[in-house]
Amino acid sequence: MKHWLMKSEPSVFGIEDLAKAPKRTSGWDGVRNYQVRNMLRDEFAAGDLAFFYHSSCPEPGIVGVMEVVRAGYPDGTALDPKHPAHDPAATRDAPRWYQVDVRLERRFPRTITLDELRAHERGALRGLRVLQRGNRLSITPIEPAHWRFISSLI
DNA sequence: GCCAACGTTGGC
DNA sequence: GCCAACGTTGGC
Repeated sequence: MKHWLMKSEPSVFGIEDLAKAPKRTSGWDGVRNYQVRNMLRDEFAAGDLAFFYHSSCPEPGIVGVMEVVRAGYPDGTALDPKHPAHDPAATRDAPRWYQVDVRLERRFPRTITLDELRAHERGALRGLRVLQRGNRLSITPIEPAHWRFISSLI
């Protein structure tokens, strides 16, 4: 079982939206970065756990835990001409982009802020991708020790 | 709104 | 294959 950190802008899709979704489950779609695409397509498995991270907002940080309930499959938004993430180069036979489905497992009573994570940058959270300069991936793998430590902050 | 740090595109 | 121009991400 792998662990992940998945970023989303709450003004677009936040943890509240996931909490309100049927069965607290939603597709994680719209990813248009090849490195992240490869993770979604090849590495995600049902049963994996992921932190939900709010980005580009007043209080960036981790707000809850999700379980992956469906491994990678073609991202339908790429085929939808009306969708903002539509990709004219994607076809049903050559989908190009992938998504997974996630279910909200736990909503934290507070945000584990980026500042709080950064306070352990040179200690328990050394090497955490989301703290590294220039990291622009919307999904990153999390080492089990980092996962445990971050979980213990709540 | 600014800007650093990327990734992508396309001409050559 | 190189690389300049452009677009995007995301914290501040």
